[in-house]
Amino acid sequence: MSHVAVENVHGLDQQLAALDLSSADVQGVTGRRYIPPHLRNKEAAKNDAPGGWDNGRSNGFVNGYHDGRDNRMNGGSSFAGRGPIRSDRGGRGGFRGKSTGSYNPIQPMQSAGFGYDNKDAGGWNVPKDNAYNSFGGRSDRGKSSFFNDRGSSSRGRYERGGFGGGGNSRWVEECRDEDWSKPLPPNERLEHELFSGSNTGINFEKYDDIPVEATGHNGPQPIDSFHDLEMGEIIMGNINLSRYTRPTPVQKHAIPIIKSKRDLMACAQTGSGKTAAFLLPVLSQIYTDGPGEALQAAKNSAQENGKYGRRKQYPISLVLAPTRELALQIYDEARKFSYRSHVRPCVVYGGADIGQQIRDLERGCHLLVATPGRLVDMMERGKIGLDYCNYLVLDEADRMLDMGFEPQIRRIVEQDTMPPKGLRQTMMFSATFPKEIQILARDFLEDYIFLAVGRVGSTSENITQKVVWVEENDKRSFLLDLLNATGKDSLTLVFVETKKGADALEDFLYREGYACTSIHGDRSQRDREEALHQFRSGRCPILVATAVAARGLDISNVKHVINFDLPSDIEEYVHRIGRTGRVGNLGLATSFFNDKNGNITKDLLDILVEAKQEVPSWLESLAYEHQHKSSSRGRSKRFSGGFGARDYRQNSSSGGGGFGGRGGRSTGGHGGNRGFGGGKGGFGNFYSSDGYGGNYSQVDWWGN
DNA sequence: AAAAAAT
Repeated sequence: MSHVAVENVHGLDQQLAALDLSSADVQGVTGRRYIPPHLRNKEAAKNDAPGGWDNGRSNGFVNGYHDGRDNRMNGGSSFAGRGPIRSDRGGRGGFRGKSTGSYNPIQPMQSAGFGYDNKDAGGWNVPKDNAYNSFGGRSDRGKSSFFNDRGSSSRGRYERGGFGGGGNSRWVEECRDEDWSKPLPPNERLEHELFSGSNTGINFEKYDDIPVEATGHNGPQPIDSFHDLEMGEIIMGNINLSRYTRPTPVQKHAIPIIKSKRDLMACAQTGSGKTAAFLLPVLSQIYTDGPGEALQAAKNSAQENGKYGRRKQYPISLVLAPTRELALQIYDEARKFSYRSHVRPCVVYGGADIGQQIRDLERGCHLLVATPGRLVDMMERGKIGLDYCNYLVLDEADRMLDMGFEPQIRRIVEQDTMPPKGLRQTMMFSATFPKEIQILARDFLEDYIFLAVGRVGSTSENITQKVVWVEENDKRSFLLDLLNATGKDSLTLVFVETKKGADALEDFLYREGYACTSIHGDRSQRDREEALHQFRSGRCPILVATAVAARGLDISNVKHVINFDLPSDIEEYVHRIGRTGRVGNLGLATSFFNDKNGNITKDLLDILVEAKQEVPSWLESLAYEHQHKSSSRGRSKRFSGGFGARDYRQNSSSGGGGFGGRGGRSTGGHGGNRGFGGGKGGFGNFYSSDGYGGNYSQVDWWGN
């Protein structure tokens, strides 16, 4: 089976060939299941003994919408037909509220009026006109001007109201007696805004080859279809509207784990469908359980402070993310999956008007997406109470530590009113699993299940990786050649190492007549969002970016990632090229390499080999030389430390045993290892603080 | 010698 290359990739190939670079046929990994190194030694054992985690699902739910829905009425989170999945872990059964008084959903009275009883034809899928007719007068209310003008202006997102209609001030009262598992009436305008915008037609089939490994006891079976377990009609409806056909590998594993109320540590990157992997089950659970005590708390707060018009909000779920853009992105997903529900998602992050964010919070907040600094601020202002936060998600946890957020995170999780671990449910996601993350997992998670998802980015055959030797002085003209070879309307992301460099390059490209924009940390939040929007929409198909855009951002249709400056850290490289070739699309990543990049030679070579990419011979020999200069060079930090093995496997002290194989940098041994909390940037530094020393005095990197 | 993030 040959991969149909995107046209501009061909064009680029020709260009590269003209530049005397060898051609870029995707090396055939077709048919063969890719196994990353850390899983390889496990593979033999696993292959023919699919007893535990990998066995196939029995059928029965292929068209299971009806079955699933009917089952829901029996209450609870049923893993229909799968037998018991709950472990006998003491103290964690049932609802995770702070007290025993779990929410009792009142039998829905309105369902007939909403017309859901005969939505066999797909109540969420019927043409919009029909949907509206059947809802009669209610739709008028839904259509009123609540959800206007979001998306075009960056202010818009604060303008939306609650779903309950009427007025925001009455939001809490209105839903007092409602069954949160029942969908609210549709709203055509909002539906269009949420679901028609970005291209969510995703080809998940491409991802079946990504290996996933789960460890931890009594984990539930993975699912094979969204219908395999009951998530309720609101979630199913929104899955349909999002045009999600099948779960991605992370979702297959994470959804049942979260649904069964287990804590989770997942090594996976955005782009693997991670966001939905936690949003779907968490929201589903909230819809099933209802607001619980959070509702009453919010009402009390409103009454106590009513005369000041201030209320403290008690989100049921909190999602922490490292960057503002990522927080926004998660928030946007949350809006989709909370469409037609009682749950009102909010987002808070720095750089934006805090007053506006406070006003938005005061309209009700059940799911909060936040960057750590701003959230602490909100807590100190008494706007947010975490007393009833039953679901905590740390997204891109390694990145958050990298950025020095650990004090804020611990402040939020441990030194405030958040329910302790075991009472709340905690999910951590991280691309890597170094020691620092393991410690955080130990402190925040209770009896967790560990999920290792093979890297989507670099190892994907969807991405063709090119490394070309370009001297500093030639970079600009070479870049122009590449851009000219690229189709005019395909998106190109150009990474540089410094903010100054980003400005300069954008300037240069602009003067050369290219429609481009840039994003970096010195630009205002407004400008950053504007740039991202211009890029996404294709108005500026070239985006010059620093590390701020490397991770997490899900920009669909990026055809080409260019590392104008290579990063000094292979993790960063992996994240960067992961911006292309996302979920089912083909992508191309071109990196400019010269003698300033010696520090990344070996790791880059490994990545190329791993991904079965063409390796330039000069790179090979450079890496060879390099290896002999500093022999005991370890592999990257990702998954080092034995992959959490110490948490599950008889405490074997073999450290890197299991699939840790070559890892182990983070376990120290080098004097320069600043370790946990010692250096200014957490573990971001120790990776580069090893013994290169004088060999690279000229080198442009920051390890020493 | 960077970038990111609360003000």
